Amino acid sequence: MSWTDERVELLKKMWGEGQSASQIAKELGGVTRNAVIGKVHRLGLSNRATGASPAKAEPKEKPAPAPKAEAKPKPAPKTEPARPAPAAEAKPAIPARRQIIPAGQPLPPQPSANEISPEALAKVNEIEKKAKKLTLMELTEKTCKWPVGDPATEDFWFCGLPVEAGKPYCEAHVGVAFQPMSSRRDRRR
DNA sequence: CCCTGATTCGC
DNA sequence: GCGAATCAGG
Repeated sequence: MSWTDERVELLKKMWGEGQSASQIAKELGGVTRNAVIGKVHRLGLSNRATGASPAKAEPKEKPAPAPKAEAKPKPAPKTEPARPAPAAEAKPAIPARRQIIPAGQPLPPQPSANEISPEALAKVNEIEKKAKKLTLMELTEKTCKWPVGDPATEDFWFCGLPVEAGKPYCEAHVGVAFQPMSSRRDRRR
């Protein structure tokens, strides 16, 4: 496979979205993640900072400063082929089915019902915006299986981000899923 | 072990 | 320019 304009464009798009090189490679097909990374570098867009990561300034000697004074006209040919929908679908308010669960009432006890470090929760909310939003069938051993949303509605999906090696959830969700176990020890019954 | 990106270097 | 091999990390 070669780097056609379309493929490069998809590469840029996905890289910009923060997709990993391997994911991009998978999507493109015919290339390895190494190829993707190599291309990314050649394109000079290795830095994914969107303007909020001034922290890292490698003390590496850069013989070629590469000013990057690009001023591409970009006539915008936009030959968008069949691109996978962004996933933001119109959601026809659950037809043929009244809300099984009373509005505003507690959903099935999400594991986060207890006290979890506010940090962890904040982290979750943060990453859930980047979730792949997979369906049950799309889950693999390598995708986070954390459920999000209300199973009774269309607004339900699984995180799908890369799992923490071995575990069933991504880093953020591992944080709220595995608790030191403490609260409920004396459960009289 | 799984994964990530970064770099090198023969092609 | 390309990307496998390798490196360096999480």
